[in-house]
Amino acid sequence: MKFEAVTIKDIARELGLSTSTVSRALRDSYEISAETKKTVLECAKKLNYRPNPIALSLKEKRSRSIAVLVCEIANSFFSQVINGIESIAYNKGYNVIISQSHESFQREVNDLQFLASRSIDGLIISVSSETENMEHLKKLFYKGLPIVFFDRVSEEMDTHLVMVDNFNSAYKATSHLIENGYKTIACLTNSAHLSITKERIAGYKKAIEDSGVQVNEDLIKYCNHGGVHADETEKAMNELINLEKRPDAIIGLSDKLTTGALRFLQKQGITIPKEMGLIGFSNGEFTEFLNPSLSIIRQPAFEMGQSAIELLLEVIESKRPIKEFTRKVLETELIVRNSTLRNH
Amino acid sequence: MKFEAVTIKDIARELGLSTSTVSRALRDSYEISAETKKTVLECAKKLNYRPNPIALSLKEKRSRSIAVLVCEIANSFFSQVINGIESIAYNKGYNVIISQSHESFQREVNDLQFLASRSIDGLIISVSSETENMEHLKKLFYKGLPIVFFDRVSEEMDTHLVMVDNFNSAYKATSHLIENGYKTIACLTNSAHLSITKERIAGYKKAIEDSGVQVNEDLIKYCNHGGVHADETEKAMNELINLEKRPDAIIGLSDKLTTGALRFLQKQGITIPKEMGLIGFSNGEFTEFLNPSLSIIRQPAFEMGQSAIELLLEVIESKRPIKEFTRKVLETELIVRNSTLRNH
DNA sequence: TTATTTTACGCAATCGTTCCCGAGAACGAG
DNA sequence: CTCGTTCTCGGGAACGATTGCGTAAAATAA
Repeated sequence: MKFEAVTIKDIARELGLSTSTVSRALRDSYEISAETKKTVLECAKKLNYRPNPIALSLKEKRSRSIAVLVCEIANSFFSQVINGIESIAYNKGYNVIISQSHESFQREVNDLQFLASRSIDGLIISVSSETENMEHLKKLFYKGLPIVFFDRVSEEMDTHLVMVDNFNSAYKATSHLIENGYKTIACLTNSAHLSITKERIAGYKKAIEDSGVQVNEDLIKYCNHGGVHADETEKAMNELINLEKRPDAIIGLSDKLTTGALRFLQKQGITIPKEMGLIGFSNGEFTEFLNPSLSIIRQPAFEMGQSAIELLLEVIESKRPIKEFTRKVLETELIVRNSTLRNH
Repeated sequence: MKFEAVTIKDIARELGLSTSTVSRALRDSYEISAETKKTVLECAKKLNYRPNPIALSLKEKRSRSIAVLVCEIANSFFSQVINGIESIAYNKGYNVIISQSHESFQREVNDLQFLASRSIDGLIISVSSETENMEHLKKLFYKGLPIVFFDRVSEEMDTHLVMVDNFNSAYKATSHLIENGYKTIACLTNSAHLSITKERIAGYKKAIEDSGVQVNEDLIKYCNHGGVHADETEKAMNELINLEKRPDAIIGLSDKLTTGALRFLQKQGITIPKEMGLIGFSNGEFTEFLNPSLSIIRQPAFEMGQSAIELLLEVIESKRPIKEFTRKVLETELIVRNSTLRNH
């Protein structure tokens, strides 16, 4: 059952040296003779010696592992982000530890406490849709845990942020609907307090206003659990289609909501894009092949993951405390397809 | 930068006790007076003491973290499996460390060496499509690392396996095509040496034979990288449609291949299900809404992950070496939709 | 009162590694 | 021949926690 690992002591015993000498020889210290180094290195190779990372962690007070906390792994956007994170972490010799909040604040707090007690060197997080209070994160942050936020960020701490231009993305998508003749544009969104919600809603509203129409708050439906439960989206959609003035287009402000809306419309037999236009944020792989093909706002998820881990490692590996924090804003891509082209 | 953690020494100093007393008090040892226990517990709470898991790992020679090695995270099947793994690992106090092979044997070997040197307690793996030789895994296994295989398994080691009934799944899917009038059924599959390939191909062939037709090997296209590169699938598909006797149905024996085939057919303007029927293994979220809706074989990915971690933890936490290994075979679900219904 | 047991705690080793010191040997300079 | 360097290497503490063993004081028994 035990992984009988070769230690530095084994080498020392084998060669009749002290552990300090072996340790130094392996680290190529100047105070060890070339000859001794050679024999130690050979012996280490022979015995297939691997330094024990746990012992190192104990000494160096770093574990070379970073935690990623997202609401859900099985979501294209997040798994693509994790992919980006892992791609760089791996090359730098870091482990990536994954945790999911399932959009629950309590779970997020628990996860975090657990992760923190596991001595991680840093954290990359997109908060849950229930998370309004940031005390749990602040506590860790001010204790010295490097944190990088992405997607759903908090500006309450002075740290790196990675996100997309949410305002502009929503603005573009809404404008696109308007340009294509849609008049009453409803909006399915996440909890009101999330950064992405605020920014995206602002973009949506601005586009409506810029078209000379007044914003109707009834057309904005907040799904406080981001659509993890299908009934949440269904309820919101039901309210929308039963409005005295039924909207003729929907914009989904996050992945799950967009596809939730699609699912609902299909079930109800409401034709897209004729009776209802549909566009939304999505990083799903097959939006192109959906029926109808879905117009989307695609986020550069992989790049977001890469940026996040790069910024995090910069903090972790910097000798002196970092004072300048970057707020990285990436561009999204508006991909127009059939679900918003009523006149074709 | 440092996470100034409270140690047992701080408590000892604060209370004028020895570290052993504090340690024992925290572990509720019988040889500590109730009074001392109380003060220690209070002090620990006051200082917000958390045991250092690294120090514990060093003593106990276990890290309470398990590694998961898959070819790709950003793949619905695998992210669902990881979801299942994480759901149970979390409750048992284990960390999940993720790594990706990207279908590369070399990368798999590297990942594994890296993970092993990070003192993991166990490994859950689905090998890369390039992996034929299992020596790298055997080496770790015989050194005492508990391993559970899932999906793409190897029977060369005496350990737990988690998979689906691949033979039967392919048989059912192929039979379904036959029943729906398809005569020339081609097959897009992964590397020939993978367990899933062998079993699924066997099921496919058996179904063909049972229908009284002779198997034509030209109709079986092996994609040695599982379709991670789009051109691989395209090449295979091109060969298939240029066959003197063009097939009238395709069965994709893995997620990426199924959707790759769909993508190809759409691009070529070959209508589904009329000119070409299409069915395949897929755990994608939106196969239902594809155009046309896709008939699929769905694997119980979440449950597979749960089974895998349960079996792994059983091995890890067992006192005595386990001799009996289970070979868990789960059932798949055949979901018939429009892509295989020519006559509707 | 004395002997014996129980209670309640401290000392020190241990896990694998690093690193500060100290120290012997060799060597050249004077 | 002696002194100061330089080159090599070993001893031992430290990281944070657990644990076997030893022991003083208190409690009990004789």
